[in-house]
Amino acid sequence: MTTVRRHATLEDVARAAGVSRSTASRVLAESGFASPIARERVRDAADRLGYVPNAAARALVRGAGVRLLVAVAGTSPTVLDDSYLDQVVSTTAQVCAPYGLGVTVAWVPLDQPGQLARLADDRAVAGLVLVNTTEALLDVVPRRLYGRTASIGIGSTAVPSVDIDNGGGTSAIVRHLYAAGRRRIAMVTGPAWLACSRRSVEAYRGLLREAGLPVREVAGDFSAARGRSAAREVLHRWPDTDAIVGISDATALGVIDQLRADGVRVPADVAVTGFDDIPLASVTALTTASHPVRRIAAAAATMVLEERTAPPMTMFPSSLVLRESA
Amino acid sequence: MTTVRRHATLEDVARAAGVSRSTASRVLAESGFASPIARERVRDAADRLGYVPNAAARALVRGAGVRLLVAVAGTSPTVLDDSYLDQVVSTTAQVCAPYGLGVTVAWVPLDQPGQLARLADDRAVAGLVLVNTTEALLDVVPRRLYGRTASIGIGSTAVPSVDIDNGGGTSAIVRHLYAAGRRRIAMVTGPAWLACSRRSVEAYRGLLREAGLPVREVAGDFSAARGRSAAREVLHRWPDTDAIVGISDATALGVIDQLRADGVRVPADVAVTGFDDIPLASVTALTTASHPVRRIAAAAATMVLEERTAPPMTMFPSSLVLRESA
DNA sequence: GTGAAAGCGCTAACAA
DNA sequence: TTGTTAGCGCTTTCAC
Repeated sequence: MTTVRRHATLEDVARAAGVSRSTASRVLAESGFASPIARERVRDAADRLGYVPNAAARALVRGAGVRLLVAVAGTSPTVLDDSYLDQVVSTTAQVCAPYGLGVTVAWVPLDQPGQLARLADDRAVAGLVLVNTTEALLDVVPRRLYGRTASIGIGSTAVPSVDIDNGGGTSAIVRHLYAAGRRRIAMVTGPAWLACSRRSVEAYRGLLREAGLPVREVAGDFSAARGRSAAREVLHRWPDTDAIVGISDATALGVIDQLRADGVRVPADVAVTGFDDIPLASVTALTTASHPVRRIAAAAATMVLEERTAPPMTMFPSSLVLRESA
Repeated sequence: MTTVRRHATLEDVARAAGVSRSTASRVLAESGFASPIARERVRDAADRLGYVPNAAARALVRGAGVRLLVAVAGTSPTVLDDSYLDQVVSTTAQVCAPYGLGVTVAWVPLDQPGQLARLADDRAVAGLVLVNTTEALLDVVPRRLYGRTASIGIGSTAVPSVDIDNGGGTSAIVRHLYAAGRRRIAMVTGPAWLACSRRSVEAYRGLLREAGLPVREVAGDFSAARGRSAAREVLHRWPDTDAIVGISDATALGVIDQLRADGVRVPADVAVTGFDDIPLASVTALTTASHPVRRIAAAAATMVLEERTAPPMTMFPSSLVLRESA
């Protein structure tokens, strides 16, 4: 008898429960008053009818937005094709699901932080997660999104941040290298505009200077390809190098590969370390520092969803993961 | 003089352009008629006011939905923590961005495909991308979403699919092994409920039978950890094995690692191959077959977004990537 | 505690 | 070609 069952609306639920739409709304949105009896009848009817609130209608009336924007600063759109970012986006999507919110990603050119304003100036954007955050990017977060923005990386008074203790992780690595007798320790760095990279580099420098050892830096970009060429560069410039600190696991893996291809033994001749502890680090026995990307991303997403004032900065520790490469 | 600039609405644009809301709507939504003059004035006004259409309102009136759902079948929610899926979600989010659509991910228990109905029975869901698709899952796709659903894996008459030619890729691998003189070729398989895994296994079996060689299968699960234990199992059951075909790169890497740890030379004693060609496969010199996950995911997402009738099946080729492990 | 009524911003008949 | 008029489904004052 029932024709193609139309999707149940709040009106349907209200009618079935014998109350007004407003009452039904109050019960279902858990706001405002409603008698226990009304409550029960509405809940019942909703269940029976398989009622699912219409997110668009709700967002419209609340002016709330329907998706989170993950904005990623970088020199080119290729920053979006990166496994680190994949994890951030995917985790964010998982965290958002129960809230009925979707996720979008967008690249913000490093030299045009203003682009963020355009992207975020869309009422559909319910919140913002900043990745590879720079000062300039923080300055451009729209007022409307204050309290609904979190940064993975540096933050500001208006934008709470979640980050990892790169400095601590790198220090632990360098100390381990030193304790193992290495004295000619080089580093393949990351882009200087990234605070997380800078922190690692500074930790490396600080410790080496303190120990009276020479600083040997080669600029990198997190990639394995650059790790390869950087390995050659290091040994060319400083042939007596006995350890190479990679800014990331990918870099370190590239370094190791090139080294071995060139007949250099790892770790016998040169110890190599990474950073991140990606799944394959364990397979390849890479000594590294942990980097709980999923937990970090989940924390950032949760911050913008919960909206309760978050601590200005949440730092996840990074710990040494000892394996065979160093 | 101007107070806190309220977000410009269609009404504002219309007023500024001196036309009615409907005309403005027609111009901006690119539907229906409008004189060139009207067009220009509306566009102008919209630009000037920095007008951004309200996605929620639009979705509400069109009954269109505001996000894509990526539904992943699997035995446990841990399927969501997987780099393959990360790529799918992230790519989908990138493809959706220009359409103003967000993305959500959800796990559908393998034994309760009906859960999909509950998830998709939300008007906010504009489209569906199925991952690890099974027959049961296809049966449960709501009618409303026909034409707005795509599957990565198997499809049906109602649901177009995008997939990779696992059979072809695996065949190329096995042929290569054979050509290299290997005659005792074992395989570490994937879960049998996954069509893509079955296709690989069948290709392997078919070729071996054809060549009169013994089939040696050990059940795996795509993971490196299982690759490790499987390597031992293989050599324990069939000590003369001279090649191991992994269902995935992760599996193969696990196999290699265990083999080497046990003093078995790769590829001298045992050749090992993977499947996927993940970034680290090149670093570790793994012989494998290509698997353009991003392109596959982008194709699937585009299918649901464009809505024009897609071909029932799009098969991406997989080609042999020769490196040192086999 | 509850319901009537007024929109949120937009699109889509329908008239003009 | 354009404007008028209804809503889309929901939340939220504001009387009762």
